[in-house]
Amino acid sequence: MAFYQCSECGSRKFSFFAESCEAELEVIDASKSCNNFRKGQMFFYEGSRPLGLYCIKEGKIKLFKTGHDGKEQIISFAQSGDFLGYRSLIAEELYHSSAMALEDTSACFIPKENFFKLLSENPDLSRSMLKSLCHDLGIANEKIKSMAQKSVKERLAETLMFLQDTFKRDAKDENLINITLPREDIANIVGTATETVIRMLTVLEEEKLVVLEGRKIRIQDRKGLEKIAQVYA
Amino acid sequence: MAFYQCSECGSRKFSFFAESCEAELEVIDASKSCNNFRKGQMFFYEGSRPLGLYCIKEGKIKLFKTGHDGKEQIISFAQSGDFLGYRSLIAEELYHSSAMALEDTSACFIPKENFFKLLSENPDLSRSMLKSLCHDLGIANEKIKSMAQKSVKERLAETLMFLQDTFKRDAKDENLINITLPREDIANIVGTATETVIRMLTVLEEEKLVVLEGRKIRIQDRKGLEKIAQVYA
DNA sequence: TGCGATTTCTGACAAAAGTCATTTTTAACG
DNA sequence: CGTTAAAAATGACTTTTGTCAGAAATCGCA
Repeated sequence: MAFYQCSECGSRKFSFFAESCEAELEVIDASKSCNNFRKGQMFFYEGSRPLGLYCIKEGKIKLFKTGHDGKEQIISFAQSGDFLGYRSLIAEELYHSSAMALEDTSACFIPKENFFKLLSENPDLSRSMLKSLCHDLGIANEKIKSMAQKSVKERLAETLMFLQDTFKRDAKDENLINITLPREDIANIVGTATETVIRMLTVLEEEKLVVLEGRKIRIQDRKGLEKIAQVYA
Repeated sequence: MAFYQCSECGSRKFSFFAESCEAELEVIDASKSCNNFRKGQMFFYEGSRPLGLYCIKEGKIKLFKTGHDGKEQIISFAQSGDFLGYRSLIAEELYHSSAMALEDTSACFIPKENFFKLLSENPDLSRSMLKSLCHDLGIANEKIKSMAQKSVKERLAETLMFLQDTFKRDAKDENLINITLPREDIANIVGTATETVIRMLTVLEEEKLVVLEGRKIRIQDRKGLEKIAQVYA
């Protein structure tokens, strides 16, 4: 297995280690291991015990919960520069969700003892994680409101914009959503049935807001989607 | 306005200041102000700028977001010992929700500069807030799954247990939910219409799981509620 | 304690979304 | 580049939940 130094990592600038000094990067290098995950491979499962966290170098991951009937609810995504699995680790809980690679991914694993040491010795890291968590909690609360108050069509419009924004980083065509998800996964973000997503996508296409290009989705009228997502006639 | 010292405050043991030393409590005392809020009074509104945070001495508060049609979504509650309004403060964002006193409340206000100073000088405070936020984010994600996958009846059962647990602290009768909310507020937690909550409460009463005593709700069969909340037949 | 306003409750109906079955299309892979 | 399994699309129907209107009960307060 190859080893990638933090100081050389192109994804570091997107991570919590963006501002870390050389000395700290060396400490991280000394404790971490680098791993590759194939598309479909699991990072961890709901209910298991966190032993550390992953920092994503390259690739895309979905985080999801499994309902009593086996239906997934996708909670978030991780990509280059993101930390993965730190929420449960810091909360000192078992994993509340599972993580699966959506494409071939390389990631570095930092054992929990080393991570907690970093955290206690680096107030800036602690502060930036605190800030990020507060932001994420705000996002989660907003999603709760959406789930409670918005129609499937509104939530789908929201989700398409979310996907466009989240994965625009290295998109060749910024209007083409830069991740390919099966309709079922989209349904598991929106919180609805797969057939309903398919029907609503057809409606959005008829309304000239998106173009369906096989499994890829092109955002044709972002303003129109925003209008739908906020206020429903 | 009266002034309450942290060292004398009976709610401190429930707060992030539970482990603070005398010296730190004096620093807090020196910067804070104590305020009383009448039932129905607002702490802050969605969209306004946080200037500090409140630490609740006594009382109950609801935190909610307002949808485009004016419908509220209740996000959480705060009671004695809880911090209020720190999520947006730390995220350096405008408030994402509004806070209203559900009963007469007394609370201490800590200006943001003083709070951030405390945070930077006290790694234990920082660490315990980090942990608490990670826990809360887990709860929020679980709620997203519930909203997406569970029926109103299941979510109502969850909500009743949540209310029982959350406000059991000084309950005289542990099976009587120790907060009185109008049906509309319950609907705004569950994420449904008021009439639907009313109907479902009737169903739960017919099934001998709860007893409706005017506006108060008695949990008669907690195990039965748990069964409904998790797996739906 | 009684009045008025608010809240709760009930019924009838409408709308949204889910389910199941089937056909069509796509893309993964040899 | 063709085969085949998987995914997407469509249709018919059911279920759940929301909406609106009106009646009954309750609560706050004078």
